[in-house]
Amino acid sequence: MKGKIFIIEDEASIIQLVQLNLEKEGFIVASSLNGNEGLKELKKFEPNLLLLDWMLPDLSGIDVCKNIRKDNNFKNLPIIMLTAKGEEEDKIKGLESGVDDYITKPFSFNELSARIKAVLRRSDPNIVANDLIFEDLKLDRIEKRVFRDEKEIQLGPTEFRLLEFFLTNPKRVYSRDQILETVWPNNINVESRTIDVHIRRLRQSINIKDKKELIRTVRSSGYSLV
Amino acid sequence: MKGKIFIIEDEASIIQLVQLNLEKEGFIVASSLNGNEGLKELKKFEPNLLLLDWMLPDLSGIDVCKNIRKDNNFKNLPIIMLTAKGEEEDKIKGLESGVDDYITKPFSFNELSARIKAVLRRSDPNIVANDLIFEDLKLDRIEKRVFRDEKEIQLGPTEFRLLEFFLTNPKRVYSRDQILETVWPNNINVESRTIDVHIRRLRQSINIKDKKELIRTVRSSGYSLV
DNA sequence: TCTTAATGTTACAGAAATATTACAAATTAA
DNA sequence: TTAATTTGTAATATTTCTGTAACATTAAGA
Repeated sequence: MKGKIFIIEDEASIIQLVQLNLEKEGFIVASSLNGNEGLKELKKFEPNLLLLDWMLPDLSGIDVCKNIRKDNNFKNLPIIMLTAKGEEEDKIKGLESGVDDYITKPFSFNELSARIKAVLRRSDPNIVANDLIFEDLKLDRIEKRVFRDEKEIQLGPTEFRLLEFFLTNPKRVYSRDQILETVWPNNINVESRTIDVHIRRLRQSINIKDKKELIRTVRSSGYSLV
Repeated sequence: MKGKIFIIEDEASIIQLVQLNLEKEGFIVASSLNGNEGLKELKKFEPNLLLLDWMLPDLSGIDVCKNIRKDNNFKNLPIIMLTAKGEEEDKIKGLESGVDDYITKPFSFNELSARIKAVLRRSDPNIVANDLIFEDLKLDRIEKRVFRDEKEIQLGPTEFRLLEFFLTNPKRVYSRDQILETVWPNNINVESRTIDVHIRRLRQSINIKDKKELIRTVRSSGYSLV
């Protein structure tokens, strides 16, 4: 689970609880305590899913929602609304503002987690899939194994994460910065050229004689899986 | 696992979650959203175990429980009570109304599943698989014995639980944290390195000369049985 | 073609993760 | 109680991985 989740919610304790648990499941999480700031940060963060509180100090959840749907880049961002019990549930249910699901507080983390995965399974299947497959390449997240052409390949931890990252979005070109942000543990600073070396190592491991190169270099932009 | 489990619980989302997962494990599941109807259907369904919510719209969990115990056909039906956190835990604990176990929401499905099996193992041993088998390794939960290649192996209690844990999900890689959470008694704090030592002990016991290593180390991720 | 910036390649030292060992404290059996 | 077993940890050894620097190669524009 390498997806990014953004939380807009004014109760810090809820954020903390949810964030901690989501991170334990491998998600990358960022959050904001109010709507306006949240909107700004969210667009920088580019999450795969948004957890949005219904009642916010400045904007209402609906306002945030509308704003997001107006933005072409986030038209399809999956949103799960968090509401207090009884809090105008009907309105939300009926609401056609493009909420993908909603959940009433207090909720168990398991319930939330299940819904997040259900929503992601629809919108972004690779994020929750156990097996990532691309052509003759297969990565098993549960058993932590990688195969090319049925044959198992040994990868170091970083190369594994790197490949996992590419596999969630094959063909897409990622800049070194993007790779760094997602593949490396938070707050770690490494030289951007370091990525080149890991790309090299990954290439060496997954390439088979007589088979085409799987990682494409896009000069001045980054790398991608092809 | 071919037992039948009945659920009485008013939150549909919980039923859904639990039912789905139990069915995945091979149980046959039926459910009801309230007490009176539940009692009727339960008696038709004849489950091997009942999951019973403490707070129901009509009857309380206790009422349901008493009713069941009065019925000769269900005097011994194992019951696991579901309670919300803090919700009169003490009452239930002290309660001699014949509840076999109870679990507080929010719970993880794994926790629930483990308790269900523990209760069934006592009441209805044939329903639960008592022998865990993987290749030439066999673990008998009832007699607490382990065999490799027909030959019995002596394990300390911790190594036994550790192996039992790996056997419930062979091949899957578990992090040290996950192992700790599941294999060690709750709320006990042990150094995460301690696991390495127990892994070593387990390896030493179950490995046979000329046979392949059974425990795989996955650097930066954990261990698994292979 | 030459120049330059970007990427590829290599080797290596230090870091990080895991394995192993020994031992004292805790627990259980006798 | 004593003896035997089991446990957790700390210390040490070993293995594997990582990041960087230095040098090589390539691509693209002047």
